[in-house]
Amino acid sequence: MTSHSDPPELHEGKLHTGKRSPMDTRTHALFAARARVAKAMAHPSRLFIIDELSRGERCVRELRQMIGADMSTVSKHLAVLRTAGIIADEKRGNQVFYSLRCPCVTDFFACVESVLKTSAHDTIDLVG
Amino acid sequence: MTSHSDPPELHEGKLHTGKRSPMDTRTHALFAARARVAKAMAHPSRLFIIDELSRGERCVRELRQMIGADMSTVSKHLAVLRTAGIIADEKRGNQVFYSLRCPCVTDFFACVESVLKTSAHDTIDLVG
DNA sequence: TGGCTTATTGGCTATATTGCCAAATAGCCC
DNA sequence: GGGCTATTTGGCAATATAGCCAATAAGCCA
Repeated sequence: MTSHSDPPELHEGKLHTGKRSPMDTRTHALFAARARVAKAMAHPSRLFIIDELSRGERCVRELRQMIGADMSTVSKHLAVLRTAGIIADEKRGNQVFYSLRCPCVTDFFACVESVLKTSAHDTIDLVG
Repeated sequence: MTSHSDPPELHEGKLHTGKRSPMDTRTHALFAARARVAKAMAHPSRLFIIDELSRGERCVRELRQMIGADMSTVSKHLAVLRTAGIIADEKRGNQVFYSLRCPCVTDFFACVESVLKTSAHDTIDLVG
């Protein structure tokens, strides 16, 4: 896997041919940091893991069985979440148990769900 | 830009050499749908746009000036958000105005922020 | 120790994303 | 129409992501 290089960022304003306030460096950094977290969550398996961990800690084997992918694949998804600071790992004996580091799921899914619902409702309004 | 093909998904369970309940198709679809929305948000410029639109509608030129990237780049970011059902566009005269389709920002940023804060606090606890 | 289970890492290929420039489209105003 | 501004789209190169297999590491137990 590639090293954890920075994600593409907002531009430092080098191009602002326009006249209005380009973002300052601080704002930049804030949104870059937020994007790192959001990006780490933005995958079906990783959202599933987050949701599952919201019900309690799980070991890799359990998650692997639920997701149905290769163990190494699941392990890498967990690494992405861990690196982003979203989950914590604890080795106990043979196994590694993962848990959520913050109770964000509710908030996060509330937002995503509201987008899905809005889209669905609009479609219904449209097609009857 | 590549066509809007489906994102990588959770596996249909083809590999479950393990013994425990793999995800059913419905669960699958739900997390895939959620991931499509999350993925659309997971970019610094797009998070910025969402945040900015939470304060009112904006046209592309305004966003472009704040972000500082090429107009075409901003336009494509807007297309990603629009396709995901997160924003709405309305053409008025010469310009296209974008607005949020759901008030999700609060929820979403609350979650992301809690991850960032938790990480920061842990680091402080660690290094003093 | 050997054999088993659990998990992570390296290496690789396939695919997706990003962001630029250039070209096309559309509305306004003269 | 012509010239202007605003926006989208096509094309392309650079980079990032995903997921598999194989190899490695580490704990348990006989």
